[in-house]
Amino acid sequence: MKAKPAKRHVTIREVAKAAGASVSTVSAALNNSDYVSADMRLRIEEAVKTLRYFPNDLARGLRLQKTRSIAIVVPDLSNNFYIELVRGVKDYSASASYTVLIGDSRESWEEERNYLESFHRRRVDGVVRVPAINAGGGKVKAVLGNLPVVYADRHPHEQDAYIGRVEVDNARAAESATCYLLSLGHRDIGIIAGDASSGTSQDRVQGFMSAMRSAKLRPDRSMIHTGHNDMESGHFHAMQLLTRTQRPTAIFCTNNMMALGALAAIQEIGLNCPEEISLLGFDDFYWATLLRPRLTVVRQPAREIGMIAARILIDHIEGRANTPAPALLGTQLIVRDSCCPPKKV
Amino acid sequence: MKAKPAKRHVTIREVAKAAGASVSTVSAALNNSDYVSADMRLRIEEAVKTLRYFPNDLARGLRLQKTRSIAIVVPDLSNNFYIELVRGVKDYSASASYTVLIGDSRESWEEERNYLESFHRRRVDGVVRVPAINAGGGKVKAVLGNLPVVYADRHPHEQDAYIGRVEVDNARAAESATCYLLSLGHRDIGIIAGDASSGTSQDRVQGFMSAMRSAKLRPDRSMIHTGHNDMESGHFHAMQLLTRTQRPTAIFCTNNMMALGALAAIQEIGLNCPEEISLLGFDDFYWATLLRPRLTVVRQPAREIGMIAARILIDHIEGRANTPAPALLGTQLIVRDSCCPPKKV
DNA sequence: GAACATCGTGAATACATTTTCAAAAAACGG
DNA sequence: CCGTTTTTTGAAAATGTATTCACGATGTTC
Repeated sequence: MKAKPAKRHVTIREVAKAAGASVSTVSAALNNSDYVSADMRLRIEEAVKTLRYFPNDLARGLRLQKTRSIAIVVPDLSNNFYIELVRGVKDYSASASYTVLIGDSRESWEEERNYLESFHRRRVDGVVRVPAINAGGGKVKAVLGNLPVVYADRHPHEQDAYIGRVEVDNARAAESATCYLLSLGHRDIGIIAGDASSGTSQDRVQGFMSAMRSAKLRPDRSMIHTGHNDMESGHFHAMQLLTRTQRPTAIFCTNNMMALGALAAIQEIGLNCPEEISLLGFDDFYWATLLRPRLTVVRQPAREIGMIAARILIDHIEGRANTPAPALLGTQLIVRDSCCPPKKV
Repeated sequence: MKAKPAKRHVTIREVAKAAGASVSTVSAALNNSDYVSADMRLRIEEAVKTLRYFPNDLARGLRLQKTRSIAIVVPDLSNNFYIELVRGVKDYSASASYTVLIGDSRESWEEERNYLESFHRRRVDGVVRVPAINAGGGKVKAVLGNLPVVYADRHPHEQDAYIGRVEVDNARAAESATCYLLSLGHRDIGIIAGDASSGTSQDRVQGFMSAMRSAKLRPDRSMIHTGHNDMESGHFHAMQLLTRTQRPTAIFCTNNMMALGALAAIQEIGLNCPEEISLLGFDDFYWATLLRPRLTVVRQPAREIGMIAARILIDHIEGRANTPAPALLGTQLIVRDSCCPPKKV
């Protein structure tokens, strides 16, 4: 009744036998390279190859209490910004011979929680986290214990501990983007920001306000919209703005998904962009130049954010001296065709 | 000189102590639920919660020789098609309480190999694979041993073993897409396909040819282009087609990245699409309607492909009877604005 | 009070690896 | 052949879990 023999994985023991060596020697050869002759090393490598031996990372991690792996959890893998960020994390980690596990929370704390718990049980050595919007503060410790976590792109909650964070100077970025619109002659500018509870969004709104105040403008409350980081929400709020009796001459969207939604709304209403309405987006993406008009955006160094986050995390894991406090990263205004001076009235 | 105590993870042993139970009882409570009273179970759950105990999956996997996890490796995470596929895999797996590890090979066998090896060492129970284009045949066994693998979207190589495959009826899809162009009156149709070595591409080209032949057309060799699945390549080959002395009146791109590249080329040359040149793409994506013209495409059920692949894999892992041989999945032609009848000459 | 079911215990084993250590073996120089 | 150095060996311990099993309890029922 026994099931088939089920050909199990080859172990270090079999390698030892095949190479005519002892287990400890094989282990030494594969890791530290303590005292093992060139000849012996060769025989072992050969045995490893012909037997197709791959160390069992479960056993290894168990013994070592280290897995040389980290996790990255982002809120939306279909958002190109996060793909770039993930790739940054991956590339840095690979260069430090760490492995990375990827989570995609789809902006849901429940999903994020599942991923975090799963990563924790797998005993990753740390995680870089872009928290889901609806993840309140103080929840993460219960699932992650005191695993080191570094935050990227979005702010950590006050109640949540972290060993590092890396983001862009959001206030400054939004401020200078707004200044650009002002310099074109816009005075009635609407802003569509992400979730109101997100510190990142708040910073961007605040940068916007600061630029407006510098220009002696006091934007109407109803020109400042906050929603969620997706197309639907961008579409909805753009509609609100576009159907005001006094329509703004420019709209600033503080993330790429909402910019796309806003563009959809503009197209739907049949307005000419940029002649009748300028649109300024956040985050660049590889097909931004395919849109008509080609989108003018604030570009964030997504890949670099990921790389730095990984570096901070891995430095911490390996007990290396804390790298110099990472200042806020800079952004870049990519001027294309979606903004122009407002029509004279 | 000792480093700090380094507060280790809490083990099942500590839970047992806290709950005043034996280790075996705790284990039973957490798993099989063999003989354990409601009262005891409650005490254990409480201890688990207050101690923040999470089973160590390394130890668990080691003991059980099963990890209840699978891997999915795709060639390009920035391609929305694969994100949807990954999400399909993830969602089905979650419903079967399997966990999934994600790999992004960026169309490089080297990268793919790294991911596969890493997943193998982690002892995933199986993998669904969308092989990188430059991954020749016969290479995968050396790194995966006889882990079960199911192929999705792309063909397996002849030399590579697999326990299942799921894809769309590519020939039929391309054929009916071509028929659509023919029905609009096009006769000079160019096709831009992915890598010539890819069975998927071959099938699509073959479907195209078959439709053309049915219409008694014998397309010129130079109207049939194969390149790589990216924008650059799409751009390049579209340029070739568009600058022919006899320009085609329609271009059919057999994947979404190349369609984008082709659109860029059209815009660059300044042709009116669709009036002067019709463009038909493959794979739908959420922002296809933002492009001008809105792209007409063949839509594949990406998410479903992923779900079915995961189902086949997990069924196999759990030794369940093979599900009925999965026929090729159907596609759907999404007609938007990028195709119209050719101008009379 | 005997028989029996229900619930829990400890201890042992196995999973695959790394690390340590004393001791053995081989290589080498004289 | 001796002394020394270099290399290798076995065995043991440890990592955290699941499973098994022979026994103890503690009730319940006849």
